[in-house]
Amino acid sequence: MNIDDRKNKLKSLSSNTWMSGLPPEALNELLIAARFRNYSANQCLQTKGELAGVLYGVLSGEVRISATTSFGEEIVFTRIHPGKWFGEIAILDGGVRTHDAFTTIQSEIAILPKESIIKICEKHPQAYSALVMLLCQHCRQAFAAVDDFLLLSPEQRLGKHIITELDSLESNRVMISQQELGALIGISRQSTNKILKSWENKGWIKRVYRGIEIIEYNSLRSLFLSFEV
Amino acid sequence: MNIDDRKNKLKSLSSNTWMSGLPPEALNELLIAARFRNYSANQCLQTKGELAGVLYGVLSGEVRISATTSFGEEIVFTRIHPGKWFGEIAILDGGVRTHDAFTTIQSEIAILPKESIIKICEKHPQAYSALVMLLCQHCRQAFAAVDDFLLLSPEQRLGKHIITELDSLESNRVMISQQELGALIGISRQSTNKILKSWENKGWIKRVYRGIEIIEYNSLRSLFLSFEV
DNA sequence: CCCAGATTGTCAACCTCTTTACATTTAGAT
DNA sequence: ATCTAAATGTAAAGAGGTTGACAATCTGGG
Repeated sequence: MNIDDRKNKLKSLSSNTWMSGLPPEALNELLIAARFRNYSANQCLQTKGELAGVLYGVLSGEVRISATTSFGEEIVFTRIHPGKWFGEIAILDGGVRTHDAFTTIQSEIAILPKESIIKICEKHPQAYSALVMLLCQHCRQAFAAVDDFLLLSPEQRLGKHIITELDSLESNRVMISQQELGALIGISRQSTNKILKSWENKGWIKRVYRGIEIIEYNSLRSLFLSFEV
Repeated sequence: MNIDDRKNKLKSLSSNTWMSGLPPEALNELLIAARFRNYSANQCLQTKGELAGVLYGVLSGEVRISATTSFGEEIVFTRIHPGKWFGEIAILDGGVRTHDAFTTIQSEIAILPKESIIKICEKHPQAYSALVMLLCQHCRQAFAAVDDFLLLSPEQRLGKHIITELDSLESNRVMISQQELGALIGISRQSTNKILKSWENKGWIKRVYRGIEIIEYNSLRSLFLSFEV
């Protein structure tokens, strides 16, 4: 792969993320250290409990951050969309992975080895700070998720989750099965279906196969906005 | 306040926390920079949304991390016990406070101004890393809390929360009202009462006024252990 | 084009938790 | 010692979500 290819790939990962905080030299070093790999759907990137060797960036496709109970049931913690990085916590504290990670569809993933990150961070303290900023983002997201469970109704959580994914995707549709959508906010597939149907009746959304098209963004938003803590 | 007083105070805050990771010189500088303040019950330390000026350490007493909805309802995110620090996220990313913080009882609090922290971190990179480790701990706790909402029943969440506080307190009793205990895991006071009563009937705990004494630690633990993700 | 598997639509029964209500107990203040 | 506010005990009614079941629909692959 030539240097221009690498530059283009990383450019799509440097908007709105920790990479935008890096000094140019550090970026260049990352450019060289990064590996790129294509995964088909449902490939495992990492497993909960294992020691961390790499940081991941999603170039295209989608990654599901999840965990499996001892009874084989899978819970879905969150989904990572193109342009976003994940896996920094185990890099930063030397601990184990908090969750499993699987591609949900065919995806191209950027992989930064821990050793390269450490080397670059030692040379460029700003790179370390940038990684900490990424951790802070994820921490704030997790804090907000806990607050939402304590405060919002299932319908409000569903609305907020869709709006959040929408903002992150900068699109007007969210592609996800009702099963997985419910799993993300802790309700059943049937309840998810019922809520979506009621929104469609109000003209707020349009249901498509394995997805939702948003028509009335502000109506959805107003579901939870006034409850915001 | 003389230097020995300060040393003693900080010593009680340096077990099991980010401070234990600091180099001795950095500790000395913190020793000088730290302020100590006594709060009576229900005093406000910080408010959600405000810019952060300080890092807090609980010497004695207890701090409630919470948020208030626009309708005046209060949700309780977590409780901070002696020996623990909090407030690092807004220091590290320059953002606003994620929650309100109130003392619940008379408490002595260590206060580290942001400027001192920045100065020390610039001089001692290890100090910065130590602070990041604290953030990592809190991030992992928040991740686990989200997983618990997705995975555990109210009874299991209640058990896990009590066990977690117990481990952090290194005590055999948790002092908290049933109202607040329920608020922490998202169930009503009456449901909390019913679950505690059933545990008392099994001989696992003893209810006291505003608190719980744990008798059968392992029975409580086994409630959720096998469901652990 | 057709089929298999995944996804969605829908309903009724069931269950859990909340809400409302009121009595009782406790700790701390005067 | 007495009073008061907070906390607890308890029960019935109701709301809301889950479960299980089955039919219908959709999509991608052969």
